[in-house]
Amino acid sequence: MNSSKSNIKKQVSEPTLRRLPVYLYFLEKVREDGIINISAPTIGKNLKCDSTQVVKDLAVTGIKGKPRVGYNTYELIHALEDYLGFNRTNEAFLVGTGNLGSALMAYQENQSLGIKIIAAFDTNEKKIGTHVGNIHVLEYKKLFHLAERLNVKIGIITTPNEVAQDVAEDLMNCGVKAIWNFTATILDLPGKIIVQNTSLSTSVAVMLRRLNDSEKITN
Amino acid sequence: MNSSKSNIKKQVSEPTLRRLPVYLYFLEKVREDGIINISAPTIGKNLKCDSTQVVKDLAVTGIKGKPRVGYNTYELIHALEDYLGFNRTNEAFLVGTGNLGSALMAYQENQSLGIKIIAAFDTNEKKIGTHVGNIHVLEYKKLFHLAERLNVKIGIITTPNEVAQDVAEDLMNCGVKAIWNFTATILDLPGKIIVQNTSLSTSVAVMLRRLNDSEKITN
DNA sequence: ATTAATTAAAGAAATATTTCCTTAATAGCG
DNA sequence: CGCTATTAAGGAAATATTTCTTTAATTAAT
Ligand SMILES: NC(=O)c1ccc[n+]([C@@H]2O[C@H](COP(=O)([O-])OP(=O)(O)OC[C@H]3O[C@@H](n4cnc5c(N)ncnc54)[C@H](O)[C@@H]3O)[C@@H](O)[C@H]2O)c1
Ligand SMILES: NC(=O)c1ccc[n+]([C@@H]2O[C@H](COP(=O)([O-])OP(=O)(O)OC[C@H]3O[C@@H](n4cnc5c(N)ncnc54)[C@H](O)[C@@H]3O)[C@@H](O)[C@H]2O)c1
Repeated sequence: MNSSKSNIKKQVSEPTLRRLPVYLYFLEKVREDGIINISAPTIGKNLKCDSTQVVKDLAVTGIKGKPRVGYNTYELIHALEDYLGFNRTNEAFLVGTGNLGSALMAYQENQSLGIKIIAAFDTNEKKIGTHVGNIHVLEYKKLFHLAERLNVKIGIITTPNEVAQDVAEDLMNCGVKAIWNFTATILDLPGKIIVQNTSLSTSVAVMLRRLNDSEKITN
Repeated sequence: MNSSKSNIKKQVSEPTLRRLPVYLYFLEKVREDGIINISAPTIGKNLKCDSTQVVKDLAVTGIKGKPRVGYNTYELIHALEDYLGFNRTNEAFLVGTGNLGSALMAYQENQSLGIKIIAAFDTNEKKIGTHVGNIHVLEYKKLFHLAERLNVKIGIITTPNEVAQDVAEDLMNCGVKAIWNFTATILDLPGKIIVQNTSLSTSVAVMLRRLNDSEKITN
């Protein structure tokens, strides 16, 4: 409507994007129970959200539901996985194999996170040469050699906060386009690099504040 | 304006709440550099956000900035910590001492997460009796005994998805008011219980989708 | 002291997101 | 076979959030 150039699809909003994996996980459970079709109101009741919200959110996948029947579970799961990129092999490098880094490495051995960590890097000699499952911990310097050959687009940073900016720049120079940043450091990178900050402090902040609010209401 | 009852302060919005720890971390770095006063535009420039946004967000703490000077760093940090509850000892139980649970336990040994895990619980006999730092892993059954004595308000769930609902209900029955849920399970609990879902899938979803979007623009 | 520049605060406007409402489709039922 | 209840879709309204504007305060410079 406003811009003349075509194929500029409006970017899907973050709140919607954040809800999509929740639908996906719910639908997977539902499919296991052998349910073929499910309606938006049913999804909404289970996930405690508005049914119109559900309809609008799911519409981004392009899947159409049938009135009086709902959505085809199988079809919807596939469309969501496809839309979110969970069914592709999104290869990633992980830097910093400490507590959190190891947990992430161990995790993806069992369950799919939507991302496949193909190598991990650390500067600590005690870590280098070890492995978690099939993922080997390599010398940090090797990042540059490997990046040339493998065309890895995603970097995960689980180093101490102090070195995060340097690591991020290195990753970027190795061709990484998206960085999943678990440190508290605010990364200063060109806008074209996608930075996903996952700071646990934000979750704690919201939770503690709500807890505090609720205690005030009670008295 | 609409409700007659007083002292019903409007709940601070989630986006704002999520930004507050980011300011806090930034200000701590700034304080280390010996900076006494800092203005909203300066904060905005560093954190790449609008300065009015900064002013509005920080206003929730009640701290006033001085024109031409900005905010007092020290005062602001304290106010933020106080508002978010980070300076109180928010004692918590952790249930499920696997990869992620252990990482969280190890983490808070070094850095403050705003929460103090005082005990961890597991059903796996191999885990029971072990400890991470000062935090002991106890038999899950002991949760009920301990909860009576200690007046713990926060529970952290890092168990497999399948048992999360049961664990959540147990925690609730032990007097826990807020649950930090790392599993993909959508917990079905009374509204008075505060549930903070921290699913890594949501972060991955947003990141992968944005990456996909950016690749489309490039071609 | 006076002026100019910077800044927070408060309110207005714009934008984004959610909720509501209407419409059309359709499966199940009588 | 037609009716009814349910439902998705699309648009409108309401709400929430962010950005823009104006104002007043205050400090630093002259
Ligand atoms: N562990 C958690 O539960 C947790 C929770 C929230 C946030 N975090 C954040 O995640 C980050 C990591 O936390 P952690 O507990 O895993 O820390 P950690 O100290 O256990 O691990 C950091 C790892 O990074 C490595 N490293 C240091 N400098 C490096 C460099 N220049 N290049 C490559 N590797 C390097 C270290 O050798 C170490 O193995 C921190 O920013 C922390 O704030 C962790
Ligand atoms: N590890 C990660 O990086 C990661 C990332 C994202 C999400 N998660 C989620 O976090 C949860 C835990 O993941 P994980 O990798 O740590 O799993 P894990 O299997 O390593 O750990 C689970 C722990 O829970 C214990 N447990 C099982 N049943 C229990 C019960 N009824 N009561 C108490 N304890 C019980 C197990 O003995 C085990 O120690 C999962 O829901 C997972 O989806 C983990």
